[in-house]
Amino acid sequence: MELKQTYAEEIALELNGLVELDEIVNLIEQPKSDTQGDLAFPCFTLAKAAKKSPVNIAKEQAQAISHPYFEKVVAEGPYVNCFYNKPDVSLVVMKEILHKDAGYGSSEIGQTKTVTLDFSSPNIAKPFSMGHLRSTVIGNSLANISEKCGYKTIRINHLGDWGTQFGKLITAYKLWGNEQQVKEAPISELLKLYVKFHDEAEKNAELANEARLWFKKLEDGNEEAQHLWKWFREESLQEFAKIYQLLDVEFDSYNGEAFYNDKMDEVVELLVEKHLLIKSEGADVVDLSDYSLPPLLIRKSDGATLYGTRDLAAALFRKRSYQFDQSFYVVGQEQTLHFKQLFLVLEKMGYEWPKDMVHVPFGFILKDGKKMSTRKGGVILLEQVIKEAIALAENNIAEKNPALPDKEEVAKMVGVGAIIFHDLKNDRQSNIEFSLSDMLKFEGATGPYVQYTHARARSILSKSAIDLTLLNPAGLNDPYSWPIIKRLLAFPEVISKSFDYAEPSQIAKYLISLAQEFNTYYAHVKILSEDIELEGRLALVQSVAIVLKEGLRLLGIKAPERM
RNA sequence: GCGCCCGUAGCUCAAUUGGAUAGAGUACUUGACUACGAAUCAAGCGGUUAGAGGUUCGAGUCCUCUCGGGCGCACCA
Repeated sequence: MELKQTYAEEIALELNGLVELDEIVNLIEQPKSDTQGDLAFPCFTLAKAAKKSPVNIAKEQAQAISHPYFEKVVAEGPYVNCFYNKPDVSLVVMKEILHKDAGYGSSEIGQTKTVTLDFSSPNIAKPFSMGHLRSTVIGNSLANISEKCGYKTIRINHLGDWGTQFGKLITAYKLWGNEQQVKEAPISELLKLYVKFHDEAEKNAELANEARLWFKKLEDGNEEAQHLWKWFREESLQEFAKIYQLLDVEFDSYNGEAFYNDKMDEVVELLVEKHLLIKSEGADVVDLSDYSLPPLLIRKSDGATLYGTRDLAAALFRKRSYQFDQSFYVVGQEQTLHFKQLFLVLEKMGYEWPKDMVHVPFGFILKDGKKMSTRKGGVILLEQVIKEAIALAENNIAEKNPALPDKEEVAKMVGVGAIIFHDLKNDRQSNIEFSLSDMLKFEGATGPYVQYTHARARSILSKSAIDLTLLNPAGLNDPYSWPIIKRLLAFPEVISKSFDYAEPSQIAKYLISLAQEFNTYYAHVKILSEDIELEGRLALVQSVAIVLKEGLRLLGIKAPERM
């Protein structure tokens, strides 16, 4: 329903070309309070052009506008406030949702277009950290949102399976490692070796050299190095698969950094061809001083490549393979400089498409106000946290709904839902202080709160004797249903906004507000009473259930029927 | 030293991207399960938006400075 558009058209008619229609649409806002109506048009900006006071303009406008969907239009100071016709509007919205079902809010903005999303991208031989959780859930949600907007989406897990860290790891393994122990608990054992390497390297500078040497050997195809690398990689991937299964995340491509090993010569050649590669302090770099940025390193003094080189190769490969219209990198904000450099180098290479590449940064997970560091071992294992959340959900079910079938399956949905929602509800960019108790909270503005609201709605619908597929609702006009109708009306706009700003949190916040309005309604209105508005109320409950479930799905969270 | 981000209720965060009286959750106090699920609802308490200037009809939001915190800045990713 394009009520905002309709309102803007009515205003434009009255203004007689004084302001463009698009501009009017942009100016229209939602009043802070429901008592002020459903749409508001501020007249400040018109005052100069019309040579009248905003208050007078508002008065004239309010008198002139009338439309079947608008109950009344009144001037309040410099604002022209519009009140919808509640029965008509509520009926149209509910019918649209019941008809479209999960398709409500979908759009064709991205039709025939493709986006790639680079996200999750954990490092081999390191534990799946809380930071990677952020990238994973944000990226996955953005992918869902993109699809909802009609885009063809490619989910890429750019595994950190190459780089100097393997030199360190091989060195550490050869010095202190034990095959049996690594096989028993690969990630934690490899992490121990990694941490020990950094401890020892502080005392012994020779270790760093040794690590560099081993990485060079690995790049040159040394058999022992290759063998160890493959083994570490294999073990790690198996561990990651468990996490992805718990989070219910899948990828179209697991092409990590190592995948680009045989594609890097081309990058170097292209850079040489375009006279962009210069020697500096023994290394090959692309100078970016004309942008007052440090240079991007392409090859170390020993000839080994760096991640920037691999990122260039990956960008070229993705453009060729997928012909993307937009390419997102969901990577922590500490790499902002790197992506600036990367995109600029691609521009310098003469391509037009770097303008379609977007770094989607996110804030850190802090421990005691500081960033967590793998090297120092101060890392919290995601798998542990997820398992605790599921166990807690199991306890809740045992206490509150012991007769529930599929307890384990539901506990998984709720526990994982709590963790994902906790991560997505705040602005992407803000830092989060790690708090286990916050993540495991199931009350208030949480994932389980939204899931619970959905389950309540489903529960009511299952108790109704009326065939929901044959609902013939009448419009609603009571004060408790109206705020819900308004939230339902806003869903499509919230989705496109969350895509435009690459902000899943927009949807999370929306779901909380919708659930709150519905719970208030639930507490004050007897839904299943036999009267003339019963079918209207059922349609409302059904609409809420549909939108809550679909909204949660966009965040990557399941909505159980019962919990 | 240079660059980027942040500072809002005791705590965690919002605020329609410059709009009307700065709102939620949590904690605390109190009330509601013989109405459809109390993982819920209702009420109360809680603010000089770090500070000082400036821009304009209008600033939590934009600009400058100060204070406080975080993150980057050449052979890690």
